[in-house]
Amino acid sequence: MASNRIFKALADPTRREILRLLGRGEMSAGRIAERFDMKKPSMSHHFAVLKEAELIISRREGQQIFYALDATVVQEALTWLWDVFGDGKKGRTQ
Amino acid sequence: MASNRIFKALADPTRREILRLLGRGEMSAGRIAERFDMKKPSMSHHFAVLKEAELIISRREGQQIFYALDATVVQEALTWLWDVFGDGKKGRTQ
DNA sequence: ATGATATTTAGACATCTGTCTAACTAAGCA
DNA sequence: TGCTTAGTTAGACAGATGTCTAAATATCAT
Repeated sequence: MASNRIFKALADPTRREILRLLGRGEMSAGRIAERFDMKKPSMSHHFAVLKEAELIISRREGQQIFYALDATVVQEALTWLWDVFGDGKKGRTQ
Repeated sequence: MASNRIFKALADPTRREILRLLGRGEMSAGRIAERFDMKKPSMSHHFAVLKEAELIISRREGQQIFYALDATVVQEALTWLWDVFGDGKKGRTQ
């Protein structure tokens, strides 16, 4: 049951927001962390969970580590989920 | 942030399986419970979580309580999620 | 009313999860 | 080498979650 990790990963609002940000392109751990009112280690934990679920990938460039969505399908998934279950919104496209 | 309950609800494999079963039509609490290796009160707890998330509705008929998906959108959601993240499967339709 | 069946509610308990601080690794630069 | 910046790892801890047993509620049949 490989998908359980994915659903568990999606269960946290911080992680969903991270994925949403990454939907606009890769971003360094630091840049992502800036957006949240949370210490770096906590953010690191969330990155690890998302990586474990294979929702994101990472690459190091010098001192920075860049994160990006693992596949296009995730982008679609999130867009869709956002539309249907979307935090705040209530629109049902299609 | 109303959608958080939905994602939390979807985070448990037992609850996802319940939703999948209900995708085939309404079913009594007992009939559903039969399918799981779990005590009735535990199942009841899962029903409550799904109901709280507005993913299912219930109606009493005599001694039995029938559960059903709350809306078609859930059926679509689950079918889609099953296809993409599906337990076991790896297919990507569309 | 009594008993049987279907299901939930209450409460206990172990495990999982998200956050923190402190310490560590890795890279760049004086 | 030593200092700084970027990020992770380790470990602690409070609160959430999933399961159980025991007891309660609701309905039906005798």
